[in-house]
Amino acid sequence: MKAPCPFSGPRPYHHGDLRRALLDAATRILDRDGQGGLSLRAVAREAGVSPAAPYHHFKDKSELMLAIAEEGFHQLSDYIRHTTDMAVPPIERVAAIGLGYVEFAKTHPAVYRVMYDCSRDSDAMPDKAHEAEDGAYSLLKRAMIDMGVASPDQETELELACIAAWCAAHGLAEMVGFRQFDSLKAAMGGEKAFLAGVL
Amino acid sequence: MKAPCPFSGPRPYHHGDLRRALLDAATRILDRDGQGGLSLRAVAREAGVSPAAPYHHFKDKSELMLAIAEEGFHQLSDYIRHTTDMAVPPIERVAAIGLGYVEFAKTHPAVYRVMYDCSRDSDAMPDKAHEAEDGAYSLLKRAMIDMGVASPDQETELELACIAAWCAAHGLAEMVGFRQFDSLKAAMGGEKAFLAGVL
DNA sequence: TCACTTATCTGAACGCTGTCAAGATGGGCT
DNA sequence: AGCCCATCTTGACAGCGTTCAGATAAGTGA
Repeated sequence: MKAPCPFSGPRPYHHGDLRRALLDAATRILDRDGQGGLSLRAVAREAGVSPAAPYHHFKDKSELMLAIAEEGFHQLSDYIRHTTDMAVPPIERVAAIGLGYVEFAKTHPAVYRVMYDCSRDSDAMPDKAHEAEDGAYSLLKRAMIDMGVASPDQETELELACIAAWCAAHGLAEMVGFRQFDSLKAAMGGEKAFLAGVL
Repeated sequence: MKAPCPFSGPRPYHHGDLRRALLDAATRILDRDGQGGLSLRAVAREAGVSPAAPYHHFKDKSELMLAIAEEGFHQLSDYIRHTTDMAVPPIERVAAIGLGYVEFAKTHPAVYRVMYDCSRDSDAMPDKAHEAEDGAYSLLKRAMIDMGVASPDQETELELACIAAWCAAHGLAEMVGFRQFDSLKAAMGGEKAFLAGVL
């Protein structure tokens, strides 16, 4: 038998918690090699198990993706919370949310991409993933209410404002890495100024 | 020998214009089966040639994608031009551009996705594809100038306004199909009102 | 007209992928 | 102890991108 994991004695279980290990391996691969490097076999390889092992924890490759997306949305919420905690005035808070959003997408572009590949057909998304998505969204909604764009009973207008902001943030998040903007960023003296200008 | 194409006698050339046929087959597959159904082999199958035939017209699968993206950007320009021709006042024209943009993305979602998968690393994009992309962008820029958001010599401010608009349009274009918005659309009495509200 | 060159297309092969069925392994319960 | 069942491995299948040797036919110069 091959040595199990370099740290510690024999694995406590068959593997311990392979599901967790697979998710970690997947995000590691996404951050390192991008979306193109993410295959079920590669994930299994990275976790040190056989290519068929993941099928005892995920029905599909798509179910792995869904799980990654769910964790991604939770992490996105953390990013947003982290950048908004200290900015108390609601007007600045909305901008800070956008900044946190973009910051996350820039730090984990491949994970972000997986998240939205999953959101695209929300029918396939399990409730847990939807909740994770809603968690991040509700942060924006709360800030919007505090900002006074619409009172909570003007449901439609409020929702519209949130969606407009969310779409803008998503578009910027996807495009912030484009080389097409490099010269403009340089002219403005850095990406930070660029982002502030767009938002 | 198998019958070549149902219409007309024997193929004039080895195939006639396989490059054209492959691009048509690819967009047909994208519109029919989505991005997941697009494989080089499927394209070759759809065009009625062997799996290796495309390699005499495209170095790579990615080069096929690039060619599709290039045509997509041209088609996007047409969509924008088509929806803006009659709306003369600049303020309405900018909104009309956004509407045409979203309209295109909604009609050909998979093609749109390929376009932005290519834009993502613009280093790999050949000049022709960049020109096609710029063509659509310049339509927006012109409308922005006419609208008076910035004079042509305020290069930085103008560019920022254009990019902000482009990002918002991109975000909306990607998310307009989300089921998450279905209830809101229904509450507003249709997608048209929804789009007008967001823009 | 005929040979020669060149572009185009086919067939078979490589390693990779997602997925599945059958068998091995070993922890937890009676 | 003995059994059960979740877990993991092995081996297989079709489909993918890609390459390469060979077939085919259009264009070219004599």
